[in-house]
Amino acid sequence: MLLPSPQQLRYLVALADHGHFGRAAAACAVTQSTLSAGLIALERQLAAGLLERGTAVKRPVFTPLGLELVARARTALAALEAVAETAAAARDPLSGPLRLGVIPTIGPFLLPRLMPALRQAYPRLRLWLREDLTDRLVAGLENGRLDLLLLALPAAGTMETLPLAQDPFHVALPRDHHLASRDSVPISALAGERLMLLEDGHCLRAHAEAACGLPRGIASNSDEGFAATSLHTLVQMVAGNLGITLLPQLALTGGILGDSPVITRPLEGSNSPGRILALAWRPRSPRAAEFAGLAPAVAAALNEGVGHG
Amino acid sequence: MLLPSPQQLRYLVALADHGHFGRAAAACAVTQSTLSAGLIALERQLAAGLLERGTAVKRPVFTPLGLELVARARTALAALEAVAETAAAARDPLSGPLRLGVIPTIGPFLLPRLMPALRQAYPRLRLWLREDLTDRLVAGLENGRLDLLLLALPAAGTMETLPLAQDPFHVALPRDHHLASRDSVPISALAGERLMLLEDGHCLRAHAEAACGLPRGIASNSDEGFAATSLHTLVQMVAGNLGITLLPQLALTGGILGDSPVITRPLEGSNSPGRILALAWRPRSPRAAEFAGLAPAVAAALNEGVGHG
DNA sequence: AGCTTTCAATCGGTTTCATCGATAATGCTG
DNA sequence: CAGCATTATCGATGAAACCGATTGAAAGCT
Repeated sequence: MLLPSPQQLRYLVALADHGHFGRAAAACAVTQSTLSAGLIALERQLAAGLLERGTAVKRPVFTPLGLELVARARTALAALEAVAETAAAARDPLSGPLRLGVIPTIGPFLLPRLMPALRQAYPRLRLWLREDLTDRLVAGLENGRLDLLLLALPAAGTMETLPLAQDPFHVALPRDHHLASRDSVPISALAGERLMLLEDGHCLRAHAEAACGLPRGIASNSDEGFAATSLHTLVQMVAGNLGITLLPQLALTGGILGDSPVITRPLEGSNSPGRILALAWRPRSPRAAEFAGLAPAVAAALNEGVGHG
Repeated sequence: MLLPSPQQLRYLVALADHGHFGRAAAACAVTQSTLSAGLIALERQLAAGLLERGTAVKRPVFTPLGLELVARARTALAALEAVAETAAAARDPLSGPLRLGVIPTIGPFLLPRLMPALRQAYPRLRLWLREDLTDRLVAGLENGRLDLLLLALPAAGTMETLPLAQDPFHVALPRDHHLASRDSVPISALAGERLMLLEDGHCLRAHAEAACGLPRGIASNSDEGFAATSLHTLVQMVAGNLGITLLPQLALTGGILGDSPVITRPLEGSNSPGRILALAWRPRSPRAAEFAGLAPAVAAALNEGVGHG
């Protein structure tokens, strides 16, 4: 069987992406004539109509088969890139661009420690950061816009995960709260309290609810008109005597409290209530070994203040 | 990023397959010098050592990275072939080579009816047959040696399945057996009988055991030294008064009884004990639509004697 | 309607590179 | 050391990928 050339497939997906011969050609760094001829050659070689000819309208129109082939061309090109990328990763591990996604309840507290360490350990690594909710990060990972995630387990998605550390929960209280007299706070003691958590979508909220055995949505937030969008906001709300909250230890060692009139006590319960911090990447990623090699550095930054996983 | 050419990848996998430059080159229909130069160019382009040079011993030795790249090259080539194959299937459906796997409890009874019908309906289809146990067929499907399976559900494996028909079980009895007086035989009536089934590995055995609610291995066979390897043998054993057995209706309409002194009665039970005949192919196979188009012809051949699914 | 603009296809010329055949280099064997 | 098997290298050749310019065709504007 005569295989289509990767070049031709690039032309095809570029045209699908840009919907315009000239711009697609520019994206492929060839002239329009070359791209046009290449696509015609591809159609002839496959003996299949890929785009509607003749009715030269606003933008190129793909036939159903053409769309199907665009999708298959994408995966074929990705597979070819995986070959080259595997070789590149083996030749020069932990260098080049790395697009890292981090969730908002990790990033602000870990990155200030992690980034300098990584810059020193892997000076050739060019780290692009994106902070977003778990769902969006996972989506970005799956469609190739991100290479690596730093998030909290459990999380849904088809990815390989590498647990790094346990991140236990602490109860944050106003300084004169009656629970402040205890060394640690059992989960059962939260029952009568007004527990405030981050708004829906933050995995920390789900993890906290799971850790405390709460049914979803019991913790007051939206009903009361509170919309805590960051842990810093939550701390301010605790300081304002609006209620109590749970904070991951990472946030505490990250200095979230500052000089707020808020104190914390470990949350006490069976199997140490908390979340698990982890790295995640696409299954069979060419750079999987590389990412796993990154783990010790991240774990070291984590463990400057968080208990071992 | 500069992608490796499919040609280079072909050279690589051919060398891995043949372990010999000359033979690999012949398999690629090029001269040895071309293949050698191509591999050197690939190594240079990827800036990676793929084979152990210098210690020119018996057969080429791949570096660990080389082996990894061979595997990735295989999937990349398969993805490229999928592009071409999709186009080919759209251009000319149900033509060309089709490697079909069939299980032994379907093949002999269905193929005599199915093959002539397919030859007539799709004269350009070149059908290669392989008869084997479900496990091996599924393995063959998954690694690409087979394109399409005709088997009985439930079956394990990662594949897309298309149920075609229900194939109810019948009880086969010696002519003077005391159960012969009934119009149909309830599952409970099998309790006191010596039930003989195919040897282990045949899915029909598992399906029969499941349909009858038998724990695995209760039906006598190996313990008694019987090793029934085909339904025809089983019928002979029933005729010889060694016990009774279960036969799928497909076998009956396929004429398995001939003029044996054996009679059959429908097996009666909740949700009609039997198996489901189905087609199966690789998920995202380029020819999936084609295979589904084949289903009516197969179902027609099945339904010449088997109840609708 | 007539003009301009935009866009894709076509054409001729240039260059690159995959391939071939032949030959050299290497290592093993008798 | 001669002979054999196997892989790397070299120079020549031909196909095809690419470019720049041009043509053809449809849409928009006045």
